[in-house]
Amino acid sequence: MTSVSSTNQKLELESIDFFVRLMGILGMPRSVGEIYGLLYFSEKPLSMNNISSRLEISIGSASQGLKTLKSLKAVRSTYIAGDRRDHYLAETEFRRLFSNFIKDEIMPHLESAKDRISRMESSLSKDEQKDDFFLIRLEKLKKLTKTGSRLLPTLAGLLKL
Amino acid sequence: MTSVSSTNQKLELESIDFFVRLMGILGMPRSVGEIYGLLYFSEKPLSMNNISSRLEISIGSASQGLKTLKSLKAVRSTYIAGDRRDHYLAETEFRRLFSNFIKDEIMPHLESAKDRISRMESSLSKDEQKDDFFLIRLEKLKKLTKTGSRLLPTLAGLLKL
DNA sequence: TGCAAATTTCATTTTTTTTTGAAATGTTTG
DNA sequence: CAAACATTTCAAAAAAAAATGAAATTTGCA
Repeated sequence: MTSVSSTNQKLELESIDFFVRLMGILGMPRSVGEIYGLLYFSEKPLSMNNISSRLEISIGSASQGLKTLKSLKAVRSTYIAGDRRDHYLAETEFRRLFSNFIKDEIMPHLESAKDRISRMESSLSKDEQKDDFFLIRLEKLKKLTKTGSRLLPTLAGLLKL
Repeated sequence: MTSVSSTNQKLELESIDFFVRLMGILGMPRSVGEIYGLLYFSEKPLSMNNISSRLEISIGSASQGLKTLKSLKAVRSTYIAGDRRDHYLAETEFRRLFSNFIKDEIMPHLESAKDRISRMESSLSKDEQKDDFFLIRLEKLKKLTKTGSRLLPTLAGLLKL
């Protein structure tokens, strides 16, 4: 606790814990949460090596985790004069972060759901086409996907974070 | 395809596929999606044995999966005269379903996040308490959890499904 | 009440996911 | 250009999650 650049160990651990859980809810592996949690309270950009040694994870994990975070735009790399390594910073606009998550991880599922519902409709027998039970349930599925594809992309925009 | 109660195999498979993926997004195991997908297009309530044999999953899996679905109120059991077994029906109001999911699976995390943020605040050194970098980032986390706990429970209510 | 059927529980096995580590590839600069 | 460092990739190992199956418990009916 002497040098100017000493890190606040406790804060860092709580942050890592926080984001490991948050990313967990979003289905992301532990390492991704760890990396983001570390960067979130880091004033200076950190190199991949730095990240992997501070978190005691392999360099492969760090590379893979950073790749995921980059693809979500949750992290960006920064040039540091006189150092050829990439250095990473946390992107802290959660709004954009969630918006990218929804676009990358949820919307593709909703798209394919539409096709699946079409297949369901064309698989109905003559009898079933007259049976309210099936019609109502299919209608509900359609509404679900339609509401989903309308609401989710809007959602992130509503967030004032 | 002769008997009145013959099931539409294709519809059933698409439904199971649909809900396995949807539940997957919500972090639920395959078996939970399978069970719900099977029940969703079943006109008659199904017994646990029926479910487990139709899906070719173990009776233990069926029991565990139904327990999960019951706790989310995604499924309810029904009395069938002259049969002592429980019979299950899909609950198809997705609004309530999501609302229960949010309450059971998300809100507890948000609650504990608040405590974690308090701990972060109390771990700040004198210097850090004057450093905007830390203050701003903590503020963002607070906003995130506050917005989350305000928005998420409202969200399900907004859904007109 | 006692017994048989139904369901739950949970230790073990299987499957899936994540991490590791080392080889391959890419990049910078002396 | 080459050699030193940095990063990515990916097969194999480790860890985590889910499914099984059998024993324990519960339930309801004879």
